[in-house]
Amino acid sequence: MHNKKFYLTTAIAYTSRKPHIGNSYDIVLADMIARYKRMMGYDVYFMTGSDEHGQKIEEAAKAAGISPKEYVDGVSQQIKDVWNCLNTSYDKFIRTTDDDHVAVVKKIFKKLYEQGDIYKGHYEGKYCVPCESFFTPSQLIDGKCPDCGRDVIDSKEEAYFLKLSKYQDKLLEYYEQNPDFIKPESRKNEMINNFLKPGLSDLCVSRSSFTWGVPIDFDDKHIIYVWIDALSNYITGIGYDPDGSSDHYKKNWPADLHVIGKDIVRFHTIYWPIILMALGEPLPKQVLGHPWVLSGDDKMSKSKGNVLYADDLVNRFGIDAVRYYLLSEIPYAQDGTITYEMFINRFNSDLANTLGNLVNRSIAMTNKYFGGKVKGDNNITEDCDKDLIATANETITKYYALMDSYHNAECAELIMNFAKRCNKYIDETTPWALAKDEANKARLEAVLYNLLECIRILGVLLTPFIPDSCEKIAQQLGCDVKTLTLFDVKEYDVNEAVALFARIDTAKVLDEIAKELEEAAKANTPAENVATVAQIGIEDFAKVELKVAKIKNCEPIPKAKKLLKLTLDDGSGKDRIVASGIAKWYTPDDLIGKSIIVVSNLKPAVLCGVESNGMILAADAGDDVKVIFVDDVPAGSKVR
RNA sequence: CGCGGGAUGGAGCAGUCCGGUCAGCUCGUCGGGCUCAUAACCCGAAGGUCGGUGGUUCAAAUCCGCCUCCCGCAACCA
Repeated sequence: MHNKKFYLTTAIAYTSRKPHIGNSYDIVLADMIARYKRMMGYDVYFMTGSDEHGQKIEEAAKAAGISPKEYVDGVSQQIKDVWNCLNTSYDKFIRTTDDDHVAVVKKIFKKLYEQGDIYKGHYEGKYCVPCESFFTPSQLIDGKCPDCGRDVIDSKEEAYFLKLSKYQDKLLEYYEQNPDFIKPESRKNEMINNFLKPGLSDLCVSRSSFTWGVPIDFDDKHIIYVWIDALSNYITGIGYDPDGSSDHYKKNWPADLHVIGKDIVRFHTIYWPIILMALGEPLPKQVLGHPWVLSGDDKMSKSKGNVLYADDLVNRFGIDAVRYYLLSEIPYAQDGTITYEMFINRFNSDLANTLGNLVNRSIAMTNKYFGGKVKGDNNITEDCDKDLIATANETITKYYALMDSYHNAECAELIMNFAKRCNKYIDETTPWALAKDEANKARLEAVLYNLLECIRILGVLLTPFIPDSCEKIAQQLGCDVKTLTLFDVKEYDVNEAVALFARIDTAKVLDEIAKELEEAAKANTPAENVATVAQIGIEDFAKVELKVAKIKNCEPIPKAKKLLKLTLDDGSGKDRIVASGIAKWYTPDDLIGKSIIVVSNLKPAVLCGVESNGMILAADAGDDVKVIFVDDVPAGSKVR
C-alpha cells in the first residue's frame, strides 16, 4: 500500500443560516471519499469550514439585532453540530473569521496588488441615484433603471480588479492538459462555452458599500471581495503564507479534490485557479461539482415549507440511514430528490430487508448450528459457491472503479446487488435443511463460512457509506479484519445476532410526521409574524394611500410569466396602469369588471417594460394567492 | 426566438455521446416457494406505440426538423 497524501476539501458553508439536508450533501459526499481513500491507504487530510463574511450576513445580523461576529459564531456552531451529527471525519474546521486566515488573506491581496495582478481602477457603469445601484448597459430597460425606471447617470467608483484576462489562455491550457480537472464533464463544457470562449473580463475584487469583510491593509475604505476571502481558505487552512508556508502546506498542496456544489463551479474552476496562478502556486488536481438535493420537485426553501434538516432526520431515522440515503439516491450528474416516503422506502428495502436481514439470519444460523464457531478456507464445491465467489470478486473490482470516479449511487447499487446474491445463496443452499442430517455438517459449515466471508466483505465495502453500521457488523462477526481479500479470515466466532436496522412502518411514520408538521405550522405562524414584523405607529400607516379601483381591462404581458397588466379606474378620471404578479392564479377574464384595493401612492416602477403605478392587495394563502375583491364600492373610495 | 435541465410500464431512474446485442434497474402490484431471518428472503408474472409529429436509414428511445408539457436560473412576483 502507498502512503500518498490526499488532501480534500468541501465548500465552506455560508453562515447566513442553518444548513438544510441539501447543503449537507457536500460534507457527506466528501466524508465518504475521505473514508474510502483512508481505507485505500492514503494519508488523508480533510478540511471543511464556514464562510462568514459578506453583505448578506451583515444584513442578517442587523435584522437579528446582534453584531455580525455574534451572528456567525452562532450559525458556525450550528453548521458544526450538523456536520458532527452526520459522523463526518474532517480533520479541520476552518472559519473565515479565524485570525490566521484573515491575516493571510490580507497578505495574499497585497502580494497580488504589488505584483500588478490586482490593480486599482474604476467601476464604471450606469448609476441610479435613488436606488444607489450600479447597472451594466445590458441590464438597463429602455436605457433606464431596471428597478425604478428613472434616468441613470454615468458614474465611476474606485475599486480593485483582478486581471483574469491575463491568465485566460493559461487556464484553458490547464483544462486541456488535465481532462479530469472538472467533473462531471458537462460542467467543464459549460465553463468553456459560457465564460472562457467569450473572454474573461477582469473581476472586481473589492467592495466599499458594506464593512463586514477582510479590510484591505493599505486602503481601509475597501474590503476584500468575499469570494477571494472564501476560496483562500483552501490554502490558508493548511498553512500557506506568501512569506513562507508551513511544512504541512508543502506536504498537502495542491489539493487532490475540491468537493463543491454545481452552482459554484465557476468560482472554483476559473477564479480560484487564476488566483493560484498569480500566486505562483500549483492548481488543485480536481474539482467535483455535485448536483443538488431537491425536496420533491422543488428546490428547498423556507417559504415553501419543504425544508428538511439533517439533524432532524438523524434523530428520527439514525445517522447511517441519512448518510445512506444521500449517497445512494443522489445521481452523479443530475439533481436528486428527497421525500420522507422515498427515504423510508429506501431504508426498508436496502438497509433493513436486504442488508440487515442478511446479516441477521446468517449470524443467527451460525449460532444455532455451530454455537457461533465456523472455520473454512476456500471451500468452493458447488456451482452456487463458484457463482457467489465470482460475484464477490467482480463486485470488488467494479467497486474500485466506481469509487475512484465518485459514482457513489451506482456503487451503492452494486453493493446491494451483491448482498442480494448472498440472500439468494442461502435459498440455494438451504442451511436449515442441511442441519437436519449430521452427514451434511461439513457442507453446512462451508456454506456458513462462505456467507460470513461475504458479509465481512460487504462490511468493508460499505464502510465509507455507513461506518457505524459496518462497525456493528464487524462486532457481530467477531472480527476486525478490514481487507477486501476473500478468505482472509479463516475462523469465525460470532457474537449474538442483533438487528442492524429496524424496519420502519411507513404508513405510521408518515402519519406521525404529517401530524407534527401540522401542529408546528399552527404553533409557528402567529408567533413568527409577531416576532419578525416590527410594529409601526399610526403615522406610518397613514403614509399609505389605499383606494378602491375597478378593473377596466386586463391583459398578460408578453415575456412575463408571472405578471398581468391591469388598467384601473381609480376615480381620478385617468387610467392607472398596474402590473401585478398574479398571472399564476388569475386570468384576465377572472378580473375584468371586478373592484379591488390599490396602493395608490406607491412610487412607479418598470416591470418587464410596463410602468406600474401602484400595487393591488392580495392575500398569500399558502401556495395560493387570493386577490381582495371589494365589489359594490365606488371606484376612488379611500380605504383606511 | 433569454440560458439550461427534463419527459422511458403505478412511482423513482439507467440507457441517448458512438443507431442494431434495448426496452433495462430499484420500489410497488399479483401468483408461487421457503421457514434460518427484521410480515423478511427466493422464484415467476402482469404492466411501456421510450412526450407528440415529420424525416434520415435495411434498422431510431438513440441522429435531424418542428411542436406540446414540466422544472430550475435570469428578467418581472410593487
